[in-house]
Amino acid sequence: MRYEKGHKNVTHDRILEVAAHQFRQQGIAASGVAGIMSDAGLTNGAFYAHFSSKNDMIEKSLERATDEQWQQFAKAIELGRLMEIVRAYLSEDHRDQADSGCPSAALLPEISRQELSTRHSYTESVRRLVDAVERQLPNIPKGPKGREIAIGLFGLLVGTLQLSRAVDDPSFSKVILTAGTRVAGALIQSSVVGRKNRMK
Amino acid sequence: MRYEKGHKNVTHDRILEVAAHQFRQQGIAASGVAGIMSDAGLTNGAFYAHFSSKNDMIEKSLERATDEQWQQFAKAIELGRLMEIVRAYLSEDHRDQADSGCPSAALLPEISRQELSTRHSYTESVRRLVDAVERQLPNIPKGPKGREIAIGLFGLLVGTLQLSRAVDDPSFSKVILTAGTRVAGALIQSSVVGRKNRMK
DNA sequence: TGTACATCAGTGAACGCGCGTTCACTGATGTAC
DNA sequence: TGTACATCAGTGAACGCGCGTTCACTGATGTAC
Repeated sequence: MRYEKGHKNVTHDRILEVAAHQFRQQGIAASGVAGIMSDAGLTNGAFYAHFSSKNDMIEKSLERATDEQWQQFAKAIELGRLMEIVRAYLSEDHRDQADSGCPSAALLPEISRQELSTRHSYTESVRRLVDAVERQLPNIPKGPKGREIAIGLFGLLVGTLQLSRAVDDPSFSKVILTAGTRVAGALIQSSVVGRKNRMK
Repeated sequence: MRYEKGHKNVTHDRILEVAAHQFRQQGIAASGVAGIMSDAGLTNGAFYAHFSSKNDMIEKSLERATDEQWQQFAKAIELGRLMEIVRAYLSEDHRDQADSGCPSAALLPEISRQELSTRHSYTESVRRLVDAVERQLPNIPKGPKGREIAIGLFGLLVGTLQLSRAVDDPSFSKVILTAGTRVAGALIQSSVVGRKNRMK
């Protein structure tokens, strides 16, 4: 063969990665097949040797980007260091680097408009994350359960990051990041305090 | 003149309203000028008698939709009935009717990719809402300030509603809405309790 | 009162362009004999 | 060892189509004289 063994897989992965970056930067609908292929150093014709359609690639690219994002969190979650994640997530760096950041923050409304199979794999991915966080957040008596706090935390992080990216005033944007961090902190704290109390 | 006085303004408003619906349903990038005009009962050519460009219309349409959304909240906010807003916002109805719902939930990531003037008018609109909510949420000692809770509440509602729309499992979607509502409730409660304590 | 002209919201065809997708082809390598 | 053929990742032109935008035109009404 012309190319070394595994070459096609390498190319395949490169296309997926370029796509994931373009999607988060410009949106899914605004990203074209030809532009992605050209950024991957290929011509448009080669696309259909790798994917059956644009939708096929959207699904695979989103799946990979989401799992990569969760894996970045995995260690800190296991150690129960949720505030480390919150601080990194609501940082100015993450706000300013949407193309390599959280796919949910950059694309959630567009994900709701994708085909069912894409939404399905995204759903399972979210479930895994929520389950992992939940294990670190036991119930508080009379307050929301750990699972509810895990979901709320997810929504809070995604929503405030999106908002910090949308506003055009840098100082207001910082205020939003700080507010999100402080509220997330209070949320986590309440659950941890709840656990300590129950352990007495 | 052929048309009664004020006719053009009526048409102008109808185009803006159709656009706002299409944007929230399909996304801004995926909505075309011709499709919007046809839904408004007009042909594409008439568009440029009303707007200087697609971007011009995006800005005006988003501005109007956002203000309309806030006005829906205005009364409940003034009365301090924030939980009413939370429950309506995180309802199955709102989740299933994105095209007439909150523009932020349907479009936030796409708003960050718009021109500066569009982002600017959105920013001012958010500021007005946060200010109004803040007045209902005084500081809690040692907790996040009222303004921080107002911002966090906004992020929490937007993020959890988006998430409930993206997942493909109806029962998980419901769990997400309930979780968002409960966490929002705890957040508001903490602030109100804080106020009561300080009043003693 | 009747006629000629001005106004202007809206029509619909056309512009160049990029979209997603298809397909005949290239050319370097591996395999068969 | 040399030659004919198979393989297959990638090329690049072409397909029909819809995009945002432009523009000559329509036709019902208002105004001037």
